[in-house]
Amino acid sequence: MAIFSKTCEYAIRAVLYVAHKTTTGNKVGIKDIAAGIDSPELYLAKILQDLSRKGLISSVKGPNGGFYINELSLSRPLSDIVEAVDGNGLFVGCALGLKQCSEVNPCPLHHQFKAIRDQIHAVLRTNTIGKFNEELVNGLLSLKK
Amino acid sequence: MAIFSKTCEYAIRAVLYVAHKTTTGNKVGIKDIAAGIDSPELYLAKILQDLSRKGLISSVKGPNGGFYINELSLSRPLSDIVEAVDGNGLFVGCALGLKQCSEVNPCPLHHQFKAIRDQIHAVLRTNTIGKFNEELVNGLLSLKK
DNA sequence: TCAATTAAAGATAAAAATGTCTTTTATTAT
DNA sequence: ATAATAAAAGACATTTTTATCTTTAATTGA
Ligand code: FES
Ligand code: FES
Repeated sequence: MAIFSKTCEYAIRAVLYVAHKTTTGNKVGIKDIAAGIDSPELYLAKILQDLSRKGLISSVKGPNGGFYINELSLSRPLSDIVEAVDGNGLFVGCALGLKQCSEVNPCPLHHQFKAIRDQIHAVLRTNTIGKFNEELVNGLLSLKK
Repeated sequence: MAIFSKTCEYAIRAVLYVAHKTTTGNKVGIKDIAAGIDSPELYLAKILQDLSRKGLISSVKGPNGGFYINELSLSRPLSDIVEAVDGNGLFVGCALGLKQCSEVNPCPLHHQFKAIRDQIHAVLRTNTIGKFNEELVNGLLSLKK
């Protein structure tokens, strides 16, 4: 098990790739994105269609079309992507799968995991989609392999 | 998405339940465990068979048989259960699904998530299976609902 | 207007995770 | 020995996740 679902991993990597490409050049096609983040093209298309419907990224059809991201979305936190794809279970759910995480009926890991959960949430809330563009341009960060 | 797979959630809850029952009374049957942690009985049976094969818990067949746990296993860390069921992906894998988490080819979340990952690992390594028995007896902690 | 391009949408498929059923084996008490 | 009990094992079923294929719709440029 990983922290995020495969779908969510692709989603985050793809959105960061689109952000990076948008700020340097222009729109970017699905084929380019899939190659850029090393993901199955047609599956990724589905994911991006979903994110597009939800307003996280934008797209236009036709020649010179493709995916891009607007200024406003660049400042949205990564948690928005995670919530859109995996829901908020990671942020509010019980570590051991109890129906309801609560102080009054805590599972054995409640106290220690609440802290970790909040930290995960904090990291994802405080990092914006646009935040990594510079380092992606510099090649200091990687989205594939 | 939750932190652990459903299978792993059941596994941890069940092992803690068996530990709790072993230290208070005696061996405990699969039916009792399933009811005690609110999980599908036959699925849980599979999981416990696996943990038994791997030596995390013990069992005996026949009348008055059931599952129990020995002193040694009581002192084992929860991370042993997680590794047995979900593997070590949570402890060593890349948050964004890159094939190899590394300092030289880090994903955008590498630095911040490495810290979190290590914390998760630390929590699971420092909490033993037997650690929660007292609070489980007191009813201060819950393994169901 | 037409052809080329590219994303959207819908249908299917494959794989993995989760859950159930049936038969077998070991153990115990009678 | 035999019957009852309870886990082990193996086969099967369902659901969810991941991935692919095909058709449609929108956009552009010639
Ligand atoms: S009750 Fe389990 S994490 Fe809160
Ligand atoms: S490279 Fe992604 S977490 Fe280390």
